[in-house]
Amino acid sequence: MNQKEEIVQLLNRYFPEFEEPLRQEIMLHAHVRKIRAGQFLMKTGKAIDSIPLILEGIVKVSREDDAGNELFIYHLESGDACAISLVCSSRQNKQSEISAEVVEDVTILEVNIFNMDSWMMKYPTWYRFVLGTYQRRFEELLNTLDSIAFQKMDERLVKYLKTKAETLNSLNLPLTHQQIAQELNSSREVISRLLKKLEQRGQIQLNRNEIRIIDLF
Amino acid sequence: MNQKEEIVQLLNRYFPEFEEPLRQEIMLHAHVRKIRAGQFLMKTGKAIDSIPLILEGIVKVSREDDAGNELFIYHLESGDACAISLVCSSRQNKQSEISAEVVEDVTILEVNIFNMDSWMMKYPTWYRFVLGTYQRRFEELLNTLDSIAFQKMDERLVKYLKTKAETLNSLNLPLTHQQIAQELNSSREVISRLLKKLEQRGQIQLNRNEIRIIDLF
DNA sequence: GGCTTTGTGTGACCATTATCACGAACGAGC
DNA sequence: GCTCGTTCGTGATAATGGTCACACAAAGCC
Repeated sequence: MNQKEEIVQLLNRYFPEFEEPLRQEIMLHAHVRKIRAGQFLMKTGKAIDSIPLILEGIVKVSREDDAGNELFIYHLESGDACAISLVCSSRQNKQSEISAEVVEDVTILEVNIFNMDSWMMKYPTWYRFVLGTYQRRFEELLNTLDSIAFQKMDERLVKYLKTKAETLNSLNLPLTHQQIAQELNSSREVISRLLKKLEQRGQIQLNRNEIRIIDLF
Repeated sequence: MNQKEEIVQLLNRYFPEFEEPLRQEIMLHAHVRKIRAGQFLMKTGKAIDSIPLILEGIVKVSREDDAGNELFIYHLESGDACAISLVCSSRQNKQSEISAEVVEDVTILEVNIFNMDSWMMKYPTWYRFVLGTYQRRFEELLNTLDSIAFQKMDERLVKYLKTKAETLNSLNLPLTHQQIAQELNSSREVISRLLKKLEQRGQIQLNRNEIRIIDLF
């Protein structure tokens, strides 16, 4: 079958550590879903009964508060799972929400929560994958915390640009100042001025809707 | 045996959800350790080969950067496990460290990492406990992130005082302004001024080395 | 081409927080 | 009692970042 074939190939490529019986189960029980850039992986307020594994594409995970403020946390890419969906599924969120926006068209595998639990007991590679996911996300979250707590906006901006460049795998970032300001929970003018400084130092080059990284490393 | 008896009692009280065979294993393989207030649970840079379960006492978990800045994240209490030690064990930390300082004398159970993994497969209550720990800590971390990202210092201070009051289970907080400033990564003067405002509004009462909460809720 | 929308540059000003300086109040120990 | 170290109060000043106002440029649309 066409779709099964595709899953096999993608599993091979992005989850090579999974043992054969686990792959069989995944093929049997997981659903493939494709989501276009701009859409959201998780609808806020909706109960979460499945965990998405990212096969292809990029997802931007942010925190949003009730006043419309946003804060970029990290990206999800091929081979990642959305750990946060597990966390959020447990309770109704009080004030803040997690948003998971697709920035490059994604193909995901949806694994039912019920399966997820039973596989933990049966498949060591799945066990290691899930715990590893928690650990990596925890670290990234701590990293984000560090940035906000200890760094000034100029440092945060540079770090942000580096992260974007790495994830998008390109030195040309298709971003507006407004977008950046939003993801760093700052204001457009502040970001514009800081970017200007970076340009004057020859570290980046500014064009409309684009930032070209020259020497940030 | 004396110590075994004590473990049984404490397990009953603080981990009532554990099934009997699991308790037996814990008694066989875990070590009890008592640590006095002021000491640190984790020595920075030391490899972590066991996970601490808190039986009694309170531990303060903070993030510290290389410049000596600190940021309070959350408390660990009876029935909690130190999820972060798992995270930190995996890699050598780059720039920031987690510190876990004992604020009220603790009794902990040290569970070897090897045991931890094998129990996950055998005991559903242990499995749920570990995953639940990750989830709760994740939520708390997100909560902390929110505070720094979206709140101003006065709001953060109020939230901090509430948290301390709840954890210490007392309306008398034995804190100096300097301590608070450090845990919120601010400066003593700022905290003093904000506290003064709260006092003028009748919400707290200030004494040397003590803050008495009157009406913060 | 002209009009509109969107993105960017920039000066002025304000709010919050950090830093410096210094003195007063308190408590422990003698 | 006195002394000394710690804690707290407070004014002055600076730095960072947020807000407002407005000009202008680039891209899209009719």
